[in-house]
Amino acid sequence: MAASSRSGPVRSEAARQAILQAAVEMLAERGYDHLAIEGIASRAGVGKQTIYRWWKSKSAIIAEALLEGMILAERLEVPDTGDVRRDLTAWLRAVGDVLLSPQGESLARSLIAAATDNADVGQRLRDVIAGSGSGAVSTRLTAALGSEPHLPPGAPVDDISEALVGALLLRALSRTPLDDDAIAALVTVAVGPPSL
Amino acid sequence: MAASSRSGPVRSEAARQAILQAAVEMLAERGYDHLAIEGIASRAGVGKQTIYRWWKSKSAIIAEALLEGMILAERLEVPDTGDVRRDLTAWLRAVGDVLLSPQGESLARSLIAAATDNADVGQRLRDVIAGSGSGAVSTRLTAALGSEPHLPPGAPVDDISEALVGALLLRALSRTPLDDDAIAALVTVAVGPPSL
Amino acid sequence: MAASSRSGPVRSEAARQAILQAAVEMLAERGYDHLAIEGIASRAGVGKQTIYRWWKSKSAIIAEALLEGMILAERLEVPDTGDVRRDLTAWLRAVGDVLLSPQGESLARSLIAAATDNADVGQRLRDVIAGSGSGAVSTRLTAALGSEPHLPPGAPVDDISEALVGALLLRALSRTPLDDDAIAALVTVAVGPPSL
Amino acid sequence: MAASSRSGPVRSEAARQAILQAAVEMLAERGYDHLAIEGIASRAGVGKQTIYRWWKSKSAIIAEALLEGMILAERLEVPDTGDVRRDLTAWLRAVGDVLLSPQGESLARSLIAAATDNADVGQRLRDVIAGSGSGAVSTRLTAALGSEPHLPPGAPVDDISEALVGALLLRALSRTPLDDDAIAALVTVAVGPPSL
DNA sequence: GGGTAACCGAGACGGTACGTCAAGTCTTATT
DNA sequence: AATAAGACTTGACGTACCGTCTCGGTTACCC
Repeated sequence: MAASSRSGPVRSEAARQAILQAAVEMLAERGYDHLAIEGIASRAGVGKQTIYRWWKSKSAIIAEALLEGMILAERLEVPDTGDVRRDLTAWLRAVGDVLLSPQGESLARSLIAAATDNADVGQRLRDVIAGSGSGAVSTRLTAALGSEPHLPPGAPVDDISEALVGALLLRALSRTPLDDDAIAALVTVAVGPPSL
Repeated sequence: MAASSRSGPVRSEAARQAILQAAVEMLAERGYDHLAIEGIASRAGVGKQTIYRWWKSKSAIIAEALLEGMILAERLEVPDTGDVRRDLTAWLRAVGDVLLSPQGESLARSLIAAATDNADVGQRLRDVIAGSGSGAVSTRLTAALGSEPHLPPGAPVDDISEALVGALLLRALSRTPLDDDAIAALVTVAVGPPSL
Repeated sequence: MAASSRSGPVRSEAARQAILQAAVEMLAERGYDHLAIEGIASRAGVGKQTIYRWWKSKSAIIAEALLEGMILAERLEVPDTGDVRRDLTAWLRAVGDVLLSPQGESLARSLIAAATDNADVGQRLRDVIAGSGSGAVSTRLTAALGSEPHLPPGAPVDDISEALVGALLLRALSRTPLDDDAIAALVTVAVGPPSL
Repeated sequence: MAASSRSGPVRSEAARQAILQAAVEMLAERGYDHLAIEGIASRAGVGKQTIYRWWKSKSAIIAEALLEGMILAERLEVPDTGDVRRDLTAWLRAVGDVLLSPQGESLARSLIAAATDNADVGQRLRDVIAGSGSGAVSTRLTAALGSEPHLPPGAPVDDISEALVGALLLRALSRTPLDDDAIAALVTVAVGPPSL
């Protein structure tokens, strides 16, 4: 049975982990450009060839790290207190604060830069934040369908999430801080104006 | 008066134009990374020092070209037929089509990458598209205030525009094409559900 | 008795032959540098370790191939018509022609390069050509002792051969072709000026 | 007049010297293979590109150093006491001693290796030693024409020199030391047997 | 109208990183 | 135990650009 196949040593999991780890650390420290394959290799204690054997580019490494949850793991979950409006506000506040910090801003732009030359990174970035996992905006909005006049059953929650996240992205790119007015406005865009 | 002083020749406008021109062309041809100062200099028939004398980085060149209207000049104007819903739909369709073409997609990502390491580019990108000039989304929405139930006077048109443009950016990054359903959904996000 | 012992398969003669064969072919095709152990292994259908187990370096492989007569096998035999002068002339002519051809020249330099980092190759090169086998210069000169005034019994035939071969070597290194004058001169060096 | 030509900075003589110097030192220390362009660059305090800009290969650097007299400068001059036989013997003795020392042997083989992949090195090696400058074998033999029965006017001194030097090369390649018998034999090859 | 200062093109320089090749060692499964 | 396969670290290759720095030549203003 088992078609079997080849002999020889098997891919080293230790090397793989060390590479992802080193990449994530250096991404945070120095930003996406200035992130060098040689640097990752040397920090991970690994030969360059081992990186090139398994990944096509540095953006592919970032994509995999993202997939493994080594970046943006959990900080960005949307809370669920039953009150969508308040939850969205709190989440936007949290995200806005992260974007205000130098590291947060830098990380955000690094991820965007990575997405720029790797479709997977863009895809995953969108999935992780706007997507459908627990804690994602889309999920939270789905739960709130029907509870607000502007959010009737059938409302396009995915697209609303996308618009919300897109707005944050644009803020990050233009270095415009997210103040309370902007947050209120975005909540309005998502779920309609506050009742009275 | 003329506090000035200084002798010597004045900045060569011809060189400046040649540099911007070369940068714009090569940006379109080869993408933001792979855009090299040396390449721009040689294509423009200019010494490297002439570039470094006047710009701090290649992203600054792109920023200036953007400001001069040498990129994204006019294609992206929002029409005004009196019917916001129809106008937005048409505009999103047009933008979506641009993003579908290889050059359009590449240019979009190149600009995002440029924005990634230059605040001005991000700022101008936001202004040009979402901003307040004639043909910008925000302007069109302002004109429509009051004409739709979801767009009462005082609605946060700037933030709505931002969300719309952000959604497009996110699509560009994740290489998700903009189909008719998505367009309809985005219009709903912006100006509310179609009346019956 | 049969001290022996040891289980497991024994050195594979097939592998050994395949390796030597592959090495000789690739030496001729691509030259000594550009001759890679990995290339030999893959052409021979053999694991790298099998090569490293039995040889210390690629020059050792060449040395062994040389010993096996897989290189320079026979082309370079000195004829024996009874007339040393004529025989030497013919042989030098033949060698000179080989050195003129691209493959011949390349092979010669490859062997010199191999000799450069392996004493055995140097030794064998000297033995094979200048040495004492049948067809070697030294042997031919020994047979001619006494037949020429400059070649009395007791003449240092080994050293004369060495000088002759060395001259060829120097020609190969300096890419100086061996013309008829040079051949005549070398014959004079070896066996004295033509009578008359 | 003077057609002139281009502007711009001029080749740095300091860099050129540093590179040749570093190359010569490392050649002596580590041998021709193991001589790395990167090593030369770093020892010379120079960018790699500066080397590649002016030389095609490491053997070309060695060729130039040889031409500049930075290698084999003077040690190998043939003395001239009036007695060819004695002079050649002394010179062969000196060369033989150099070849016996580890550095000398290694240097000799390094030069041969360099000649192996660069025609100029081979050419210059031949010229410097066998050639026609003062102190060269050929020159010495020319001076001795007529003074020995085996060295009549018109004897092919260039070819004799070549044979002598070639014999030394062959000794170097095969790691055969040059003993007194061999020296005597070579002198015999060159100028005939000792008179009684 | 001679000085002098800033411009311009060209491009050499010391560097960093790229992506590739091969070396020699080690590991696995197979024979 | 020897093999074919091939992953591993290391180190060098030759190339592309970086940003800085000369060069020689050319304006334009200022005495």
